[in-house]
Amino acid sequence: MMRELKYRHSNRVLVAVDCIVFGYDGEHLKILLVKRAIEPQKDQWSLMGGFIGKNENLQEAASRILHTLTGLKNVYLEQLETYGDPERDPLERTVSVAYFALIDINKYKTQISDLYHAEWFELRKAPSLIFDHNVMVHKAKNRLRYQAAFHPILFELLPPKFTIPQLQNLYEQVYGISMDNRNFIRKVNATGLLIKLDEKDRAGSKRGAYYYTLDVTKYKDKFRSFIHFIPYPEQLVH
Amino acid sequence: MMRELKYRHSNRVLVAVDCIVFGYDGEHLKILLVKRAIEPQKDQWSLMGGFIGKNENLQEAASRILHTLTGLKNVYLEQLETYGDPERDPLERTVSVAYFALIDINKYKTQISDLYHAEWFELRKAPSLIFDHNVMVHKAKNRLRYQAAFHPILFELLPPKFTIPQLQNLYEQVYGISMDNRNFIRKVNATGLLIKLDEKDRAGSKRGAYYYTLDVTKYKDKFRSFIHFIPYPEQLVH
DNA sequence: AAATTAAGCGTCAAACAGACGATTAATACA
DNA sequence: TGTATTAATCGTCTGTTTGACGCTTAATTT
Repeated sequence: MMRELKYRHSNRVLVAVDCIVFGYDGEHLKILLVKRAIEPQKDQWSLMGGFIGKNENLQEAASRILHTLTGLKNVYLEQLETYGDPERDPLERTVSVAYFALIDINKYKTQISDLYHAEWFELRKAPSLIFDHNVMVHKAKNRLRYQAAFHPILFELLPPKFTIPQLQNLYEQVYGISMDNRNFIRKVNATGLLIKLDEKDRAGSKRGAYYYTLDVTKYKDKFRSFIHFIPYPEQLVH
Repeated sequence: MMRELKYRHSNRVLVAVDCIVFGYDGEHLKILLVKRAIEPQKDQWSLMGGFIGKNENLQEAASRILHTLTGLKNVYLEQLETYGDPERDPLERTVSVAYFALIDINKYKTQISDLYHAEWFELRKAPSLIFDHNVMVHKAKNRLRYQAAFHPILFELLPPKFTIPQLQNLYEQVYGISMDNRNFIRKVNATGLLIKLDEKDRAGSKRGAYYYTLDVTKYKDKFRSFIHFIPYPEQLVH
């Protein structure tokens, strides 16, 4: 259906969505990149992206692109920032809405890699990307840190069953620090978000570490926020 | 200059910028709205917005629109979120990048009000707006709270000289709570961000309250972040 | 069975939170 | 003139959380 009237303004542009996809393989924080299939800058590493469809909103476009790339639906997906420098794409002005996604890397369908020339890179060893995609990744990394400091989003990167050492390593990877494991356990237990299973992971150590799952009900309430200046600002409802 | 090649994709759309402008008059948190000048929904209350120009990036477009509306430059301006529902504008598909701004309401040039049919509303008494602008405002309010809990951004809403009671009232307005003034003073002093002046404001009370200014140098370092799970995540550089 | 490795618990001091009592300054008014 | 009033500001108390770190426990290797 065509709508009859239009605005009297000539500057219509392409709108794209680019996805920063994070994964965690138990050792390193990783990012999923693809070899760009079209000109300009064909065969360069880039984020997975695409133009928005006619009847799609932005989130839907991001979900579609993510599904195409990973075979996954219902992924943690968050709008990051929109990039609109007139010269950011040399071929034609394109405004790009960046989304960042957290996926369980084990659920990723590897056969897709070949199809899209996709590859997982350790975040700190990722190659330089086209256009302003490096800026997007940098921003996404910061946002991930920021969010993870207040919300239990890093669980999105873990498989359904995971051990505390795995979790701790993930935090250490994300923030590039090392943490005291004794204090870490104490804090994690204090959140009440984890359910201890009877099963143990014996691969990582001699003693073996218990598996845990997320308490999904409590997860939805999220961490209480750790704010001193304003008590619990996220819980204020007005 | 026309660029020759284009992407083989037909779905070019309008990109707009909408501004959520917050102000504080010493009593209430306010928002600046305009009566929409064009169809559709002419004469309805809305956010101030406009289409992006050909050689403008998004931030520049927002600055331009803000300057047109308020006469101000160099205001606190932050990209909020981008809205792209296909039907959000009934006339024609328009993707809108929302920005939120914090201004010192005293610097606002009132003669502009007439020109754009602009009006300041108490945030909690603001009228319903066109399109998805209500959603934008709601999001902006949340972002303001979130940001203000970790960063000293509320000073952007205050005049150069202000009193502690004014500052406290501002926090109370933003979060819709009442705070203990004795504890508030203690915390504010602990930040080291304020410089006490000799001058007093005698209007507000019998005793009078000292004026303070921001220590701009320290302001730039921002508050330290109050995070328990990860120590000082914002200060981590990698 | 002894050494090794890593998981996980307990303790402590310092920092900081919220609650709230007491003091101080300036004005209003009897 | 002094006394009540109002609001700004300081101080104290108690409970919670933090980071540091010693110690115990479980399971495997030799």
